[in-house]
Formats: sequence, structure tokens, C-alpha cells
Amino acid sequence: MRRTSEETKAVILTAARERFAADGYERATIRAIASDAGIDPSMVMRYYGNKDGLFAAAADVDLGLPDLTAIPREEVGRTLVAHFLDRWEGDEGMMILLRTGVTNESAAERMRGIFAAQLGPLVARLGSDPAQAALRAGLTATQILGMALCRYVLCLPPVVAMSRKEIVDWLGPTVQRYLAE
Amino acid sequence: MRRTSEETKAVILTAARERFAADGYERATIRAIASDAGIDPSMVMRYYGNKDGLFAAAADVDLGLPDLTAIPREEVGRTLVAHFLDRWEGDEGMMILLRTGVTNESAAERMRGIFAAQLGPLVARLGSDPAQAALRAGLTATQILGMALCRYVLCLPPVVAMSRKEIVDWLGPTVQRYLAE
DNA sequence: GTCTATAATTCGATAGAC
DNA sequence: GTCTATCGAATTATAGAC
Repeated sequence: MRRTSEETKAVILTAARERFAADGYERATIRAIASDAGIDPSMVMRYYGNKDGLFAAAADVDLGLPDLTAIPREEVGRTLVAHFLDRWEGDEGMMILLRTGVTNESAAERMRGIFAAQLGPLVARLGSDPAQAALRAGLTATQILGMALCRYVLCLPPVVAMSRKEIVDWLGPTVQRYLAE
Repeated sequence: MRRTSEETKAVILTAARERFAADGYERATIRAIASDAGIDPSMVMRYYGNKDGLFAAAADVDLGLPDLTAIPREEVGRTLVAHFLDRWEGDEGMMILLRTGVTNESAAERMRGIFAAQLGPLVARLGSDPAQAALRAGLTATQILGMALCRYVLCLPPVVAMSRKEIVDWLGPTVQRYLAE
């Protein structure tokens, strides 16, 4: 099939995101990604240089965090938990970060950067003690990422069985305490 | 160096645990493990058959969970958090399960089995509603594993900076609520 | 018990034709 | 823009000498 270069780049990137999300960095091979995209492996190199370049493009994730100062303070915990559930079930971005960040140092560095740049400032704007903002953001990350790990990656049966409402009801108060109490 | 077969097996297993913990399943090569152990790669095959056999031996982890019915009920959350901190900083067992379980399905299955067999019954013995025991164990896993992920694997700076006491003080009440409230 | 040699794959990456 | 062909390196795994 004949495409424009932009189309080809996009097709490759979509396949790459799915593979990195499903398999992690090492097992997501250029050959497999090219096969999914229905093109030759050399096309991947042509447009992204090497595997690292492709990964960098695939792992460019925006958490799309909501403005927590615009909602009632007692609702920030539940709101953030619900938002991350949407993010996890929406696209592969979070899965890419988690699956690759665990065995790839540059991916872990990217994960640190994303949380420092996006979750950190959000928590800081919530007010309270500025000196504690980083700590509170870190605590929040442990609970949010832990839920994602158990539910979407390790697939622990009792965690998979939980409904969306159950998760918000149980984790909401935890994140509320970490964020604002 | 000349050893007995038991010694050689043990030397290989020690090196394998460190490599699997540090690199995950894919990047922990038999060659690297053999090199660490100071022997030839073929020795690994001789004693463990193949890479899966070696991994099975390396990932045989006992959480060594304490009997929570023997301590005051209001202390179970803090006690469990402290125990897992010890486990994480004690040997490579937990790190192996986490690093490999994220990109290897058989390792994830092993993780599910270990938590179902060891954490589940522990929570069930705490009493309360038997129908909720699995849910409570799952919730506990999300917070415990999430802390480990952020602190020991992703190394998020504010989480790494926390002292042992801070972790127990912050996570203790969370796990207490998941376990027994 | 230890090692050499090597088979059989698989992977990332390059060169170049069309 | 797409593909064939291929290189060079790395991996798991096997066969067999000492």
C-alpha cells in the first residue's frame, strides 16, 4: 500500500505504542511492530532512526490531569482516582510507562520526569505546606500506580474484580489523606 | 575452581537471583549469570535445564508473613507495612517477582499465586467478613506493591527520600483501613 | 565438575534497487 | 515510499572432550 510519509509514521507509531504497552521495551521488537503495521522493518528505521527513537516517540505521555483547585477540596482524592482510572482504560500511555519503566532505566527516568512535571505542580497548587508537596505527590503516586500495577499488569483477581465505584470508594479517602489532610 | 555439585548449583542460583532482580527476565542472560558466578554458561544448563527452569528456582519466594492474630488489632496495618519494608530491603525475592512479573506472564502468574497463597489466608484469619477477605487482601497489595514500585524500582525522588518511620506512619493507617476497618 | 566449539535463532541496523 | 538482501552481534541450547 502506498501512503504519505506522515501516514506511515502514524501507522508505525500506533503499532509501536501497542507493542511497548503489551510487551515492554525488550520484547517489543522492531520486526513485530513493523509486522503489526503491515510494512517492512526498515521503514521503522527510516522514520525513527533506531529503537530508542521510536520508543521516545511512543512514550511521550500527557497525563491530562484536571485542575484540582476548581473542585471542592473534599473531593480531590476521589476525583484524581477516577481520572487515573479513565487514563488507564483510555489509551496505552500509562501502560507503556509502567511496563517499560520497570526494566529500562531511561524509561524509568521518563516516568520520574512526567510525574515531577505534571503531578508535582498539581499537588503544590492545592496549597497546604509547600515543603510537603513533593512528599504528598509521591505518596499519591504509590497508591495510584500500585492500583494500576495490580489491576492492569499483574491482574490480581480480587483487584480485577473490583468495580469502578468500589475503587473510587476505597482509594478516594486514601488519596484524599495523602493530598490534603 | 573445583566444587561439589551442590555448591555450584547454589553459586549459580545466587547470581541468577541478583540478575533477575536487577534486570528482569529478558535482560538477565544466562551468559551474564554464569559470568557473575564465575563459571561457564553451559553449567547453568547442566543444572537447571533451561532458562525457565533457572527462573523457577530463582523466583521461589516466601513472603515470611507474620501471624497478625498475635498482635493488637489496631497495629496490624503498621506491622504489615514494616514487615514488607524489611522484605524489600532484605533480599532480592520481591524485586525478582516485581521486575519479571511486569513483562513475563508466567512470572505474573507466580506473583498471583504467592499473594493468593500467603497474603490472602493471612487476611482471612483476621476475622471480619470472610466474603470481603480477598478484596481486603487485594487492596493491601495495591498499596504495598505501589510503594515498592515507586521506591525501589522507579525510584521516584520524594518516595526514595522518605524515612522508614515516615512510610510506616503514612501507609500504616491506609493498610489498617484496608485490612480491618 | 568444567570447559570448548558450535548449531540454530533472533535481533538491530545498513545498503541499495525499484 | 517500499522492499530485498544481508551484515554483525547476541542469545539459548547442544555435543562432547578433558
